[in-house]
Amino acid sequence: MKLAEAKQQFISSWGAFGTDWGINRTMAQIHALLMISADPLTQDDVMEQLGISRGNVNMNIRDLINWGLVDRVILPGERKEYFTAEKDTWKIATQIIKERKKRELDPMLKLLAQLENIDGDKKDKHIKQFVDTVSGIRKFGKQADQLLDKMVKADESWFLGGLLRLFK
Amino acid sequence: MKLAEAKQQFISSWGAFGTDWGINRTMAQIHALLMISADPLTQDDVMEQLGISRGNVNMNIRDLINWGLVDRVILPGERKEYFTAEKDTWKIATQIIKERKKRELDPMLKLLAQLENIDGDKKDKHIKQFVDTVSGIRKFGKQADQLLDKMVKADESWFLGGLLRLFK
DNA sequence: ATATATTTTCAATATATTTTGAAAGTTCAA
DNA sequence: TTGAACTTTCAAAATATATTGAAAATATAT
Repeated sequence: MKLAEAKQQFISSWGAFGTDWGINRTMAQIHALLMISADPLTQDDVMEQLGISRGNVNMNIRDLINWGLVDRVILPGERKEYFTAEKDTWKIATQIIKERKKRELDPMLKLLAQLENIDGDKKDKHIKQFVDTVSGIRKFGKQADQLLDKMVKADESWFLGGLLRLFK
Repeated sequence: MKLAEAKQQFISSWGAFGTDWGINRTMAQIHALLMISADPLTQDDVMEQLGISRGNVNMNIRDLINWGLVDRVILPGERKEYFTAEKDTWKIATQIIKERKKRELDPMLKLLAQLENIDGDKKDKHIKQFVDTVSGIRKFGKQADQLLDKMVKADESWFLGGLLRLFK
């Protein structure tokens, strides 16, 4: 397969994949493009290669920077800003985990803790079902939270080593 | 906090949470409602409690059934169908993992494997960056895939005891 | 300072997704 | 069978989300 064709396929699939996981298609595509590009790109490069507008590129790159997945690069003697993506998969994964945990999981766990304090008879069937469901989700969430925390702090070789033992 | 209020909060938050993860708000809300309901509900119950149309309820419940998260229940001597959700958090989580893996991760890994076969000089900077990125993602994905497989086949105590210890 | 290159903003527009509701389809008891 | 109860479908409408592009803001060279 030719490089150009493979690039197109990767970008397009990464965009679709992102959509399944609540990430907007264009942002995922820009991320894909930057990951597979050997050198940093300008906004114009991205506009041209993905066929999207300047405003769109600008907004989504800004978002990617907020996610910690893309960095601004200033080349000496150049007026334009360049952008580059982290290329190490482990770092990308842990960065995404870190951010999603902070933005989504942590607030959800906080809310669930509050919802367990219900007025009334804990033996009442309806109260019991509610409290049991919420506390079940919260307990699972807390375990996941701890596991993800450890993952984020670990390095890849340690993660792979652990998995090797697991599958011996 | 009153039960009714807590239910509302839970349903609303679960809907928002779902949205972050590529699940439509209504489907997540119906799932939430069924999880916290002690008894099976009819389509009309769901319509009334969430204030949504019959068609919407019907479609989303059908989807939840396809995800393996909700079951049809026929009560003897009743014309109407009732619906109930799995209440065990571990089972819910592994079911979701199983489905998403099958629908999303597995096809992505298959594609990535193909994209590694690029014509041309593997020492060329651009080809190298592409192949390295794709293979890095694929390797990580394969590890995740194996770990998730193991999780799906295991029971909850394995997760609580064995896996977490691994990451100490 | 001024002109020019570059980035950012955001209201308008376009696109995609979700929801509705009524009609068609199905089931089942009599 | 018939018809009442119930479920499913799907085109149209509503809503939500993403995109554009030109103007405003900002940065830099001369």
